[in-house]
Amino acid sequence: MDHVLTKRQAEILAWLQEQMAMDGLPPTRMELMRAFGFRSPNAAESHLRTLARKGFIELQEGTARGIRLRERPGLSVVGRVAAGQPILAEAHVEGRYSLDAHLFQPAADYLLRVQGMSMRDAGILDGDLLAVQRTQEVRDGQVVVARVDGEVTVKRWRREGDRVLLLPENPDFSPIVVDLRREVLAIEGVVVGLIRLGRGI
Amino acid sequence: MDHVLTKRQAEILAWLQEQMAMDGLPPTRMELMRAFGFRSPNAAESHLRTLARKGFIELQEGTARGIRLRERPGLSVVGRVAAGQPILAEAHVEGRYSLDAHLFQPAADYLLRVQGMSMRDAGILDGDLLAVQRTQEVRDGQVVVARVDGEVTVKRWRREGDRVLLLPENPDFSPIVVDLRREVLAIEGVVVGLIRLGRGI
DNA sequence: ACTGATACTGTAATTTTATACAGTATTTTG
DNA sequence: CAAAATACTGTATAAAATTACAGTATCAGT
Repeated sequence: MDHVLTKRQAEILAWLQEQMAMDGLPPTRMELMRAFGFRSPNAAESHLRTLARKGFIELQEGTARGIRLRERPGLSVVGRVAAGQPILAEAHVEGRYSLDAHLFQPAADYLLRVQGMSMRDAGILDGDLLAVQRTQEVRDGQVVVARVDGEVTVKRWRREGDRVLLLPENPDFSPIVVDLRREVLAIEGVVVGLIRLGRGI
Repeated sequence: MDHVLTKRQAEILAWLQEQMAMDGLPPTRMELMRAFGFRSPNAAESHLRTLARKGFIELQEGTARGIRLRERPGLSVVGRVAAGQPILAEAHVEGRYSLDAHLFQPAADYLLRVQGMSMRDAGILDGDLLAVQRTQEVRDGQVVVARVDGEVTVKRWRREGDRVLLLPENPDFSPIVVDLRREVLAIEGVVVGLIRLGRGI
């Protein structure tokens, strides 16, 4: 019941987000009223109250333009993913970086913390953050986030008919060969960027 | 004369930036007044006018909290640096990414486009962007941006008395040995992060 | 020494903005 | 089907906020 927006409320919220990104300033009730063609500022007021009650925004009372978005813009960092569990489950989210998803091209949907050195020679090291776009469209040679036997892995993708080769970039590791006729392979996304943090690297 | 801030004006601007980042809302004249202990809102008003005149902020008249920061937040990307030239010279700036400098810890001052593969085994590849903090304080083992004979280079730092070793991380390259008694070595900063962009990596 | 810029105090008018109250019509939910 | 929630109109008012005007003191540069 709660935390679910009606179509209209979603429109208002989307406009708020766009407006605040563009203007750098939350709108007034009057501005919201004009944007949607209301004839009463109270229409705007009650929509804002509803969005606040449902937890999508925060209203600072007695404050001009006192509207704050609750959903902080940014990307979630996904850490160790338990076998079989969805990758974006709350339990896997380590934190959040205030980073514009559109820095990457195409835009990233989440950040995945790299575990292990299997992609070392591609310059992807243990602890790095990979920006991942959720998509099923992958091409040969791209680095993908895939799931084999419930386990999440980062490898370079190569398809050969009914076989998919998931290639590591480190001679100490062996390629994973998946026979699509017998095994299930889920693509969790394509890597669209990499971030490494830390003084001195 | 223009574009130069007095100490007080710089304080005000810094407070504005901090406040807007924290609150997500520009302050009113009253809030600015209280924060600095002024007894007149006009003190705030005239400071804002000055900052606007000097081009650091934009004031939307007739608008509550109508303050916008002019300095676009983000980091400059420095490309190929000509020998002997200052690293942040306009000519070297390839572009700009809307990326929060404080994503890195410590905060980055600029991004440097990596040229060559001399740091390959440290996971730093040709074309990568290095987030660099301008500082002279470097410790052994840190990856630094240094300048030897006017040429900018990225290497791992090791000091041995009057000698500095700039170590590549690729067996195909040789260390650079700088004798501080005879040669000049300038430190352009410490690497505090790395970004790689591109679908498929 | 003069001039202009800086850095404020103090007061007050005007506009902007939030927000309360009283309604109506429609849709959703128990 | 009744009750509650949604999605508004319309009016009004108090509070918040901008902004003008009139000053004073200090400091930097010519």
